[in-house]
Amino acid sequence: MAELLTSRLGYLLKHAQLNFSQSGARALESLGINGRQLAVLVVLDAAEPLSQLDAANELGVDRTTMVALVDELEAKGLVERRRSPDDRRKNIVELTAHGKNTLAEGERRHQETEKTFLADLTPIEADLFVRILKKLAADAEAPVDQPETATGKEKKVD
Amino acid sequence: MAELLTSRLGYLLKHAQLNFSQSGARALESLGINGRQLAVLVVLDAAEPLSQLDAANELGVDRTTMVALVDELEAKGLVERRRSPDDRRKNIVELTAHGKNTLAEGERRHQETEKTFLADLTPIEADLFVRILKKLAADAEAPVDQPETATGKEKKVD
DNA sequence: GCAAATCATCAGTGCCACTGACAATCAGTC
DNA sequence: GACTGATTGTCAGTGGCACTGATGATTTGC
Repeated sequence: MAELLTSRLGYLLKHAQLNFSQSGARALESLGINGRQLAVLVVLDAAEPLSQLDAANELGVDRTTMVALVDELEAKGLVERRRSPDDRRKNIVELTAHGKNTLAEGERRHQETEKTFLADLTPIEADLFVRILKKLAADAEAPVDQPETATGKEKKVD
Repeated sequence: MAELLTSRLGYLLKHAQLNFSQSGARALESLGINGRQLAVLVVLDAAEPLSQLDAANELGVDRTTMVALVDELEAKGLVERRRSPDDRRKNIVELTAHGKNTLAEGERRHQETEKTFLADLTPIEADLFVRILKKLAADAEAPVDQPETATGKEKKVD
């Protein structure tokens, strides 16, 4: 692969993300979970017990996706579903002891991976990078104004 | 969605990428192409005509994926396949006139999108951000050493 | 001239995310 | 208390995307 695209933001973001998630996957491999599953454990390890929908919202996934995610974790014995006594439509999902241990070790490895990933940067650079990334990840809904339609600069091709 | 995951590198990269690609998609929508297709046009618009495999390598996608990509662009009349006279196993893929026009306008919008996306940053920040991103996107193959296995720190859970 | 490599293609698979439908349950209203 | 509408979890189906593996055509090396 050559240099043509390597200054495109989309390309860079995609491949940075790819690299990082692969590093994460490798680090978690021997724990028997992947990054998504670890993320689910993270959100479930809250003060208040969460329903599947709560967890899905926290994680930013669809509630139908959360079904499979919890299925997987339950099959591994990391979490348990139980009916909420307050609202019997809800599944309260809680970590098992095994789940808590896996979470702790997973988090340790996750932090190790982040550290390794940013190891080439100075602390100042790393900090700035994360700050910028937060900003860029945040304005999800903020509609980017489209100057071509807004200013009439849009060109018809052919 | 709350704050639990929003300092995780993986989460931030994923959502920054998502935001950007959505902005790009919106900007290109009325052109009838998406970001991937624009990227293909970019790599195909080279001095030397490229085969499908060349383009796939350039773009970092599988050769089987490139088949469909070229199919789409050919259906839109943006590129043309023709057999290479030098090596008749190869499909030379070239931009049509329509393809060139679409590429030019797409590139204009792409740059606009990048500018908008980085608009909140100072020029120095934007520059640093891109530089860092290039570094992180680059070391694709560089195997992350796994301290837990390398140093014997690995813990068994349960 | 023959075996091995290369290229484009296609079918199949897997992952991920979504939509739409359904049953169970809850909340509000009359 | 019964009815209506909303909420939650589940499942089936769909679509995008990327890959593997197989096939056929062609080229290359010996």
